[in-house]
Amino acid sequence: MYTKILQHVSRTIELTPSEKEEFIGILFEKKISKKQFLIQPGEKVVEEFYVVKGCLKAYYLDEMSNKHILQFAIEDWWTSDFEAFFNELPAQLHIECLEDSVLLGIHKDSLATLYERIPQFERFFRIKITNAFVSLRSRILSSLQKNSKQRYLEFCEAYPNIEQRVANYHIANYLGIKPESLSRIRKKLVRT
Amino acid sequence: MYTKILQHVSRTIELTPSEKEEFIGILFEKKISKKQFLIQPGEKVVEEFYVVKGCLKAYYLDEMSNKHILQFAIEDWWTSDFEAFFNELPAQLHIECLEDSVLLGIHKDSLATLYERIPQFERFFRIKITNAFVSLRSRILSSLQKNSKQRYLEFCEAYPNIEQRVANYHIANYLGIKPESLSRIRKKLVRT
DNA sequence: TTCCTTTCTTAACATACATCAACGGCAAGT
DNA sequence: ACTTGCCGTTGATGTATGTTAAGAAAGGAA
Repeated sequence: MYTKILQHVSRTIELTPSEKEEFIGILFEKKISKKQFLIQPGEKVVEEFYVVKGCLKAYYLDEMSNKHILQFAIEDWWTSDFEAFFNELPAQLHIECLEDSVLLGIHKDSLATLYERIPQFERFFRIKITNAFVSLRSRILSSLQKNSKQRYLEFCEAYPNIEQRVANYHIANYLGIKPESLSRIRKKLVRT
Repeated sequence: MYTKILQHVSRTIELTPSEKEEFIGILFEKKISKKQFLIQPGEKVVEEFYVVKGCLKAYYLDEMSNKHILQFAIEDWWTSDFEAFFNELPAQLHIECLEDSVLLGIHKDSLATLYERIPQFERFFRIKITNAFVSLRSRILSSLQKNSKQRYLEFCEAYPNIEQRVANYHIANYLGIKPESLSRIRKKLVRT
């Protein structure tokens, strides 16, 4: 149960066995089934989640009720409404489960305690957020400067597994295009 | 000289006078004039900079030598190639000065020492990077789902000052459109 | 000032993507 | 087996943005 998350953390910081114990101690397991919501807008967000198994999507509904997928979370990813979590604001995102999933959660208060007791974790989460920042940045470059076909190819490279697990129109939404357009793009690619 | 950056830091964490002293002690002043480069690709990036006065642009050149502006940095902003800085990789970005500027720099080693001596700064920079992350996220939503006119209006709201300080084609580049398109958009807006 | 370079605007045409509408496959439930 | 609803595909058409080219405006240098 905890093997994967310990490996995950150990890729960034080094922990003694007792520190690992302490870390695991503050985690809680959360099972959630398909079509259920992990987070909904307006809620207070006091937890962030590591995905042990499953697949979720984080999306935002705009004024016109259009859905905009920000992130797919699969195994070894973290998910939450980080804006709400860090800044203590009501959630703006929906996080919905696409497959039955198993998560490990951390409560905000436990995290604060963890930072006090094992300062390395402050570093761990700073590095995590920095990496997320960098990958967001490259997504901006793609979305601003590349056409749909190139973005689709990048998506396929970056998430080869997700591509077979989630519906086509979800992918189109993530890419910022219509399902019809994605369909045409795929058609052209198969031909060549 | 140091008033602004101290106010800036104090908005996030509380420091004693002696901690402020220590922080200021590791800063170094850097003056740089228009058209000069703060950072160029391939360089080792061991510093990050706070803008006391002036204006810079951070951009990336792709395989086709197309320029993509990622950030404008003006007063009270931080700039650097953060990916290179945090992950100890060669710089990928150009950071070029658009106006004669005054910066305050921090060396990566000094920063590490600072984290040891005043752990609050680990928190400060984590929060900084989180905020940057959140604003990048909202830029993705805009770039994926909004049309150029809406993005231009958002830009004008978010950076009213920059808009009068930098060339039009820089703004077009930041928005991911051609200067001609921006020109058309502005024309329509004036009419209505 | 005048000249020269850079930046901005406009127009004509090309292209990519959105929109609208229809159809077919497929899975779930009856 | 039949129906129903969801999803993916396709075609016709509209709109926004890119491309190319030219000239106007603005700014710097002599």
